[in-house]
Amino acid sequence: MEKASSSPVAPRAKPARPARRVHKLSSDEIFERLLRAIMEHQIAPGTQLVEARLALIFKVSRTKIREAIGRLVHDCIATNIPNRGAFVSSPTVVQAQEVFAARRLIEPALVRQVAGSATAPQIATLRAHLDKERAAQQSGDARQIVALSGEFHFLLADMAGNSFLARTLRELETLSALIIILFGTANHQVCPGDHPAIVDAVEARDEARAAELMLHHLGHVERSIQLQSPEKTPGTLEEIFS
Amino acid sequence: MEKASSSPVAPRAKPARPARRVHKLSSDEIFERLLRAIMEHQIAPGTQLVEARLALIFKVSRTKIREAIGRLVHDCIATNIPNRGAFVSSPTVVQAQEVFAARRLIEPALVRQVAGSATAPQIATLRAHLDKERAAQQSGDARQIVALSGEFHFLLADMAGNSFLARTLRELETLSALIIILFGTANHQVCPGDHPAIVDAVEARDEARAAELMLHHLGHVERSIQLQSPEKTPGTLEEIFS
DNA sequence: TATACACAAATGGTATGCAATGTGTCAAAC
DNA sequence: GTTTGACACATTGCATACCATTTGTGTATA
Repeated sequence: MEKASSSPVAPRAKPARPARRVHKLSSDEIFERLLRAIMEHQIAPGTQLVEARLALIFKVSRTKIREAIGRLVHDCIATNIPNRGAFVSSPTVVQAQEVFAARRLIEPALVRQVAGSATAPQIATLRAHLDKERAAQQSGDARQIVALSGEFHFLLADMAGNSFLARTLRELETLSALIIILFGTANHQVCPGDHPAIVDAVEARDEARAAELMLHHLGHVERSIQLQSPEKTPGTLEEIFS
Repeated sequence: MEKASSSPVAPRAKPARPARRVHKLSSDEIFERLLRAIMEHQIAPGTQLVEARLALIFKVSRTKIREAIGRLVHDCIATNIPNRGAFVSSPTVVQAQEVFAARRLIEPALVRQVAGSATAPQIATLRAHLDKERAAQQSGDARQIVALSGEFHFLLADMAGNSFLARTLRELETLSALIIILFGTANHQVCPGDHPAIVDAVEARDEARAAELMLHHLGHVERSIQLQSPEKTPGTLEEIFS
């Protein structure tokens, strides 16, 4: 697969050992990487996902990049403008409300399920995660805080044993990350005690309480961003003139 | 089939004269067609989706077909076996249970929402749909019955005003179609009165009752197929011999 | 007759090339 | 100075060509 023959080949630099385990990322992995970058607030809404550039970055051909981007578009995480390119979505206020409505519906049910079925190792996993969250909050690494905060919800979804809901939730989670960037308030210090309380309820097998806490938690998060929504919306031009 | 091109602007920008014959189906449309075919039980689980063949059928290149298939795979409606091809999924019993668990969670909430917000035209739409269902049941067209039955649920999801949940539901709906083929019982005569009762509750603005009825309805459907699940499962060969 | 090997056909996987389209810039005219 | 038009550039859309892998078949040999 020697093809990039344009660079002057250093005789002994690399080719000595093919141990270079490049493994040629699959489009699936690229999709995951992009998703993760969005979750971690490394990619802002509106960013154009230029195929050629990404192809270069990941050292694959455009084909695979297109596949990955296609999936993002399919999940509404990116938006395609014909002949222009794909851009990371900038959810509207209405969409943001829909996302949170969906989360309020799904997540309490999931956490209730987990509270009823969690095994000791699973609870240990959750506790370990809380430790990481606490450490990140103390170190003040905003990016890390955001990423871990999202991961907590995804962790719970994974434990509920419904792969379809877990997948949907991850999509909603990613969109939430974009919404938070757009509308608001670094959630750095938004209800820092909520996650531990939820884990406590799970460990106590208190299904009702776990669900209740999750619902409240989502309410907190949503309210903390809702405030700024009406003004900050530029409003699509189509809506303004009609 | 002329799907609204998602752009709210330029309402009359229609191609005045489609001099071209067929408008070259987009990968999106092909995806929809495949989905619809599965919904209508025209494609059985396990069917291989041969790219070249579909490319010929739809008169496009393999590229677009691959895109459409990729989306099906992403939604778990098809399964990819590397270097072998994509096959329409054959959900396992566990997956079937997950699908119905998800539906039991989402659909009652959606119909509750609809009951609270439905407009007169929307109710008229639902009534018209019920008429179609009744007609199909009297004519005994099994395929039509199945398709309309699924469409009813999707119609409701659409009216609930949450596009994300609606999309998830459509995915679940499609999987349900596969599950019904696999595990059983043509639902021809499964609770023929459930849908009208739900619409009645919606029209009466009785949110609680609408949700309750939907939950029961899903219970009916699931129970009618769950019975036969253990025997009828072809079961992956790996599970049988182990 | 049965088994193993090899070859051929079918199919998916990947890359690349070209056409279509949209955007930005720069120059010229008013 | 502002506006308009044209051209060049950037980027996607699509198709096709080529490569890799798997499967089925036929033949030769024990």
